[in-house]
Amino acid sequence: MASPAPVFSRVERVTLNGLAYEGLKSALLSGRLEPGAVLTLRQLADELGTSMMPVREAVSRLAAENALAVLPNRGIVVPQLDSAAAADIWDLRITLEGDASARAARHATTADIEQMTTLCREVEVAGRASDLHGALERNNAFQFAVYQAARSPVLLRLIEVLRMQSVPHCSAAVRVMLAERPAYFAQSWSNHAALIEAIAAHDAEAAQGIKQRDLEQFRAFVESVRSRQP
Amino acid sequence: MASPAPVFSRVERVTLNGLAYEGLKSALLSGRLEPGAVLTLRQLADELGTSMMPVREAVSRLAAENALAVLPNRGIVVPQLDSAAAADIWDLRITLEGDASARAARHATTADIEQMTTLCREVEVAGRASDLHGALERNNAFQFAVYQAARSPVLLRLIEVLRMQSVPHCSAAVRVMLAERPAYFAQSWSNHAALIEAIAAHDAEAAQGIKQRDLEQFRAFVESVRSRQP
DNA sequence: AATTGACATCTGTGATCACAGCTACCTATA
DNA sequence: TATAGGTAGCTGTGATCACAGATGTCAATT
Repeated sequence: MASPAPVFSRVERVTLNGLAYEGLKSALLSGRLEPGAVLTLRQLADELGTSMMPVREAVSRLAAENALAVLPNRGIVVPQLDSAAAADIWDLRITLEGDASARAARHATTADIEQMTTLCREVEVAGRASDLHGALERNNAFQFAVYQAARSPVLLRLIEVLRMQSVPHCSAAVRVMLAERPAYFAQSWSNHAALIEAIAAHDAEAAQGIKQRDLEQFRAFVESVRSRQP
Repeated sequence: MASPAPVFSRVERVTLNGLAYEGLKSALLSGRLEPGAVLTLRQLADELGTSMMPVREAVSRLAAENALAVLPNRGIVVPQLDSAAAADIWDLRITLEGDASARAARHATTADIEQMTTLCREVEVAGRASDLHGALERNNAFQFAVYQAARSPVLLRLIEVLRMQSVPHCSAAVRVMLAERPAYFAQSWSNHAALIEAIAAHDAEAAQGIKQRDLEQFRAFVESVRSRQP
C-alpha cells in the first residue's frame, strides 16, 4: 500500500524560463500586481538578472492564459476586467473551486486535514497579530491545501489559471477590506473552520456548499467596493 | 440595443508566434498528432518557414498547458496519459462541457441554433458519404458551436485546454471507430439532434444531461478500445 | 494660439549564434 | 562474444543583435 521507499526525490530540471514563470505567477496569485500595471520585458529581465529571452517565454505563457496582456509595442499590462469578463470568471471559480472542495472532502487524508488545520490556525494567529499581509498569504496557502487534497492536478491547474485572472481584479477590494473591515476576516475564519469540518467528515456536498457560499460572499464584497469607487 | 454599426472590423496583430500556436493547437484538437509523436523545434520551424524563435514560444505555451511535453535535450513529445491522468481529464471534461451545454441552452440565439442545425446536418451528410475524416471535422465544429453559444470565453478556453490533452489520447479509439464501428457514429447523430432540441427549448438541465451521457458513452468506448489493445 | 508634422525613443518580435546536456553509435578491451 | 568507455551528433536553452511599429515630445507652420 505504501510506495516502495523513495530514497531519492526525482531531480527536476530548472530553467530560467520556468523560474520567470513561477515568479510572475506568484506575484499575480498573491495580489502583488495591480490591474493596469505596465511591465516591460527588459525591466523584468533586469530584475531577474537574465536576458529577455526567458522572460518573454514566461510572459508569452501568461498572455496565452489571459493573465497578462501584451500591447504590441507598448509593454505588458495586467488586464483590467470589464464586468462581463469578471462575472464570467467568478461563475467558473465558484463552479470549479466548489467542485474541488467536494473532491477534497472525498479524498482528503488525515495528513491533509492536519495541514489544513495548521494553516487555518496560522491565518488566525497572523490576523490577531494584525499581520494582515501574512494572514492573506496563509489564507491563500490554506485554500490551495484544500484544492491539493482534491487529488486532481488538472483541476488544480485550472483553478490557478482562473485565479491569476481574478486576483488582481480583487486586489483593490482586498486593500479596502484590510484597512476598513478586518471584521470580515473573522467571518472567513469561521467559514474555513466549517469547511475543514465538512472535509474531515467526508461530506462532499456540505464542503461544496460552504466554499461556494464563501466565494459568493467575497464576490459580493468585491463588487460592492468596485461600485463604490469606480 | 444593437451595436452602433461596426463599419470596420478591428485589425488584429498577427505574429508568427501566434500562427505557430494556432497551427499546433489545431493539429492537436483535430487528432492529427498521436501520443508519443516526437517533434523538434527545428523541424517545426522548417515546416513553418520561420526560425526556431516563434515555434519555441508556441511550444512553451502548449507545454504549460500540458498539451505537449518537453524532453530536456531530446525533443518535444505529445504526452501519453496514464489511466489516472486520463480519468482526471475525463471527469473535468464531463463537468465543463456539460456546464457549457447548459449555458448554451440558456443563452443560445436563433442564429446559434441555426448554425448548430446546419453543422449537424453536414456531419450526417459527410457520414453517409463515408467521408469519415470530414465528418469528424464537422463534428468538432458542431460541438464548438454549442460551446460558443454558452457565451463564456473563459469556459470555452478551458474546454480547449482540456481537449488538447484529451483528443490525442482518444485518437486510436477514433481510428478503430471509423474502421469497425461506423454505427457508433449514427448514435452520436441522434445525441446531437436531441442536444439541439434541448437547447432550442432552453432546457438547460436536459442539455447538460444529454451532453454528459454522450461523453460518458464515448469515454467508455475509448477505454474499452484501450483495454483491448494496450 | 492651435494644429500638424517629423523625429527620438521606447517597445515587442524575429533571427542568429554559442553552449551544455543527453543519446546512440561505435570501438577497444577483457 | 559481451561489455565498458568515449565520441560525434543531435537536442532545447539562453544571449545578443537587428528591426519595424507605436507613442509622445517639440518645433514649424498656418
